[in-house]
Amino acid sequence: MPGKQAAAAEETANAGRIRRGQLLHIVESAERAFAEAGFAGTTMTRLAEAAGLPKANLHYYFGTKEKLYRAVLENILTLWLDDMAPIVPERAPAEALGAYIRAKMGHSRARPHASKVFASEILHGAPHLRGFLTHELRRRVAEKTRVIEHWIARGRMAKVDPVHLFFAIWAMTQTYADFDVQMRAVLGCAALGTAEYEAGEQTVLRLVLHGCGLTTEDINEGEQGPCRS
Amino acid sequence: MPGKQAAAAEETANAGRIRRGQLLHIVESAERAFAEAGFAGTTMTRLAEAAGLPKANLHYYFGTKEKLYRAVLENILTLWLDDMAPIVPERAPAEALGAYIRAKMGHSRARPHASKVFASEILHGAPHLRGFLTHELRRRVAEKTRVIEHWIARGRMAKVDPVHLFFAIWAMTQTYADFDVQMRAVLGCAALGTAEYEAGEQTVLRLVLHGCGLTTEDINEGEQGPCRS
DNA sequence: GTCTATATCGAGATAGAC
DNA sequence: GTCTATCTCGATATAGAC
Repeated sequence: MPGKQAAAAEETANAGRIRRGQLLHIVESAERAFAEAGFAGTTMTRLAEAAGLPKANLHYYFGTKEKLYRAVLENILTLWLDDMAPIVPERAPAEALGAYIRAKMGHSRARPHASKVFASEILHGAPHLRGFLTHELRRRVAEKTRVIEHWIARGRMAKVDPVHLFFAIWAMTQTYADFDVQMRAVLGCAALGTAEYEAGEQTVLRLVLHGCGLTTEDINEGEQGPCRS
Repeated sequence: MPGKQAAAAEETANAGRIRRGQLLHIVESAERAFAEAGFAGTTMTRLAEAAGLPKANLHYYFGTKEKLYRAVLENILTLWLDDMAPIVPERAPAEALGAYIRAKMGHSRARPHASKVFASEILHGAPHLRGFLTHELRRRVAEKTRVIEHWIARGRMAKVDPVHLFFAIWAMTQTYADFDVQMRAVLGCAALGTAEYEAGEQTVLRLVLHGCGLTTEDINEGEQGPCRS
């Protein structure tokens, strides 16, 4: 009975699609909830409210609160590594670092909750991220460090410790997501808008590029896209 | 009976002294415990263990877990504001900013737990610090912003947004306490030692000073202490 | 002032009807 | 697959002996 089989297959596919949709919906709403209160401070009741579902459904899909939290973290990690893609030896240092900083600032603005969940995890000893930090991240940093050293050796930028340069860039860009409450209090504004992000991006670009012996004009050197200084 | 009165007074003084000692001891051990797991993630049992006392004693002294946490926070806040003291119009910009950065880096190294408790509080919306952020901190930043603007107006440093400059300095220096786990994983070392802090301080100094149109040599301009570049 | 024993509540997790 | 009702445990907080 091919008709019945097809219907069954379609049903299975639909079920799978619905299931994946539910999983993604739960993970996304959980990201926001965990960002507000951290792992320990977020209750299953709160997570269920955030997803608009009964608690039992979350347990049905993820088993435990910890497994749901890990799913949220994994959903975030690729962002961090992918942002480093522009840093390749062929590109000009100012252009590559500028693109990296803009990508990081963009993520702070677009995915502030993701940044906060990550920050909270690291802050409290990263018990769920040991492997990621000591393997994937470490490898990626080592790889990009070689690119920076290559630029320095060729005299294309000043001699700066590449690893600490990354620490500085991470800190300055992620702080726009993680510490937004502090910024809003100091600036006296209800929310960080385009103006604040623009000013922040300019400041970070300035410190990093000048610190590396480059100028903000170097940014568009060899770039074909529209000028955006 | 002056003798008895004196003894009673001494006893009271001793009791007061012991009490203050106990309070301080509990607050200091609680700082470490809260830094490890955040407010929600730290149990009274854990706090009691950290202080080496029964749970009931903590409740006797502080009433509730939240009041103990607030005591820890208040113990920390003055640090943040006091570090800004070097920023006065009379000093040379490079020297003042350099002193500020070294003070902040010094605190990250000497009081990493304090930094983490503060970071965790801000990260989760600063429910216990609203007043501090919107009053004390905001006022202090406004005051120091005027100093920076004064330097810029006199052509003593480049035109940089003062508030975002502070955000950048806070982020870059505090990350050495808050994200030490990530740094240790990337660097492959068991603990951040003098070498790492030196390299970090040099990097932060470099980015900030060059970003402000100053050079690292400007730092000792007009300074009478020993050269420490 | 100090500590043991305990009350009370809310958390994560699950059983079982639908 | 979904949800209500419930179990169990560990949390904060306190009562009351010493």
